[in-house]
Amino acid sequence: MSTRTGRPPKISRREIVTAALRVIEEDGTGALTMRRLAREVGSTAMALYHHVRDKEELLLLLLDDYAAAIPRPALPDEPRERMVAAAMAMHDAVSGCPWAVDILKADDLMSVGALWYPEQIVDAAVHAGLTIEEAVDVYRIIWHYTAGEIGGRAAARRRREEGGPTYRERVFAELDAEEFPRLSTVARRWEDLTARDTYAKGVRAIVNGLLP
Amino acid sequence: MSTRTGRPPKISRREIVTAALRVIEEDGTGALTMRRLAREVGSTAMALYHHVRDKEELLLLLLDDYAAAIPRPALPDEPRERMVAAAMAMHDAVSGCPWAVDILKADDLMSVGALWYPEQIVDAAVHAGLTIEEAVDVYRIIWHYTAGEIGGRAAARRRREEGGPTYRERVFAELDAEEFPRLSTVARRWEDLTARDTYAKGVRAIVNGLLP
DNA sequence: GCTACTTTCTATACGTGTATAAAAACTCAT
DNA sequence: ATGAGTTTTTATACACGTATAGAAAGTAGC
Repeated sequence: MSTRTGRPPKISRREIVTAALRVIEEDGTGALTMRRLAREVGSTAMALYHHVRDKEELLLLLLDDYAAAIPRPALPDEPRERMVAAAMAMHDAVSGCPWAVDILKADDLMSVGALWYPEQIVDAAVHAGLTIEEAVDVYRIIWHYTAGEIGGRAAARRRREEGGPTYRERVFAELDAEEFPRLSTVARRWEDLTARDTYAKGVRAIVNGLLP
Repeated sequence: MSTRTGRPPKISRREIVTAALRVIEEDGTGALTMRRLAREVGSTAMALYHHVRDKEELLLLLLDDYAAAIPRPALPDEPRERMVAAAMAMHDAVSGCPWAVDILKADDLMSVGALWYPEQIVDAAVHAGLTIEEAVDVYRIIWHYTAGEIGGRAAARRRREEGGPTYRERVFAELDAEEFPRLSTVARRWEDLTARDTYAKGVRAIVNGLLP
C-alpha cells in the first residue's frame, strides 16, 4: 500500500517554508539562516537538507509561495500595453520580496507560482504578431532587464544604508573632465539622477523596440 | 615632509590585486579566498582588510584593472550604432571576467577603468538629440539589462555544470497546459530557445525604443 | 523475533568572510 | 632616550552554508 518505509519525518517542506516566511517577517531576511530556521522548526540545520536541496532552493520556494499569493491585476487588451502592464506587475511582485535579490541570478523565469507573468507576456507578444520563438525572446529580454534593475536597486539601497563613501563617489570625485566630458558634467548630480525610477521607461522601450 | 607615520606596510593594494589576478588565472575564481590571497602575498587574511574594504571591493578593483587593459574598439559615428556597439563592447568586457558576476549587483556603472563605456553611450545619446538627463537614463537602462543578462547567463551555465534536474525542469515537466497554454507549447524546447544569444537584439530594442 | 533495507535525523567538522582586540613598528615632540 | 600617537599586522573568534558519517526509527520478509 502507500505505507512509506523508513524513519517517519518530523518536519515537512511546508513547515520549513512557512517557518522561513515567519522568520523573515519578524526579523528580516538577514535573520534567515539554516540554523535559526532549524531551531524554529525544532530540528537541526542538517535535517533541513533532506527537504530542501540548498538555501537557494529554499528562497525559490519562498518566492513561489509569495508570488502565488499576490493578486493578479487586470491587464489591458491591447498587446503592447498588456506586455508593459504584466512586466510592471512582475517587477512589483519580485520587488516586494526582499529575499528575491539572492535568487535573481536565476537564468530565466521563476517558480511555478510566478509563471503567470511570463505566460501573459508571451501571450501578448504572440497576439502582437510575433512568432512563439520571438515571443520567448521578448520575455527573456524583459526578464533580464527586470532582474538587473531590481538587483541594482537593492544594491543601491544597501550602500545607502551602510553609509560611508561609495566606491563610485570616490571615482567621481576625481573624474578627469577631459577624458570623460559627459560624465563629469553629471557627476555631482548622479545620486539624484539615478534615484529616479526608470523601470517603466525601460520596459516601454524594450516593447516598442521589439514590436514593429 | 612626506615621511609617513606609523608602521610601514608590508603589502600594498597593487600587490594584492595582482596576486588576486594571478590566483584567478591559475586556479579559477573559486580559489580566490581571502586566506589564500593572504598566503599568496605572504601575510594574513585580516591584513588585507587594511588595503581593501571587503571582498566585494577587491573584485571591483579586479574588474577595474581588467577593463582598463581591454583594447577599446573603434565605434561607428552614427549615434544609434555607436550606442549599440559600445554596449556590446561593455557586455563583452564584463562577460570576459568570471568574477564580475559577484559584483553585478553594483547599482549603476562600474569602476574608473570601465568608465569609457558609459561615457561613450551617454555621449552618443546626447548626439542623438537627447538631454543629458535622458542620456543618463538610457545608459542606466542599458546597464541594468546588461547586468541582468550576464547574471542570468552565468547562472544558467552554473546549473548546467552541476547537472541534475533544474527546478525549472521539474516545474515545466508538470505544467498545466490549460493554465499556461503558451508556455506549455515551448516547455520542451525551452532549453534550446534560451540558449541563443539575444543580447544584441535586446540592446537594439532598447536603443530604438528610447530614441525617437 | 530477527535481520535487511530505507528514510530521516543528529553530531561533528571544514572553509568561508570578517569583527575585535591587541601587538608591532614606525615618527615625532620632549 | 623616552613616551605618545599613528598605522599596519597578527591572533583569535564567530556565524554562516554545507559535506560527511553514522545513529535512530520505521517497514517488509523470514
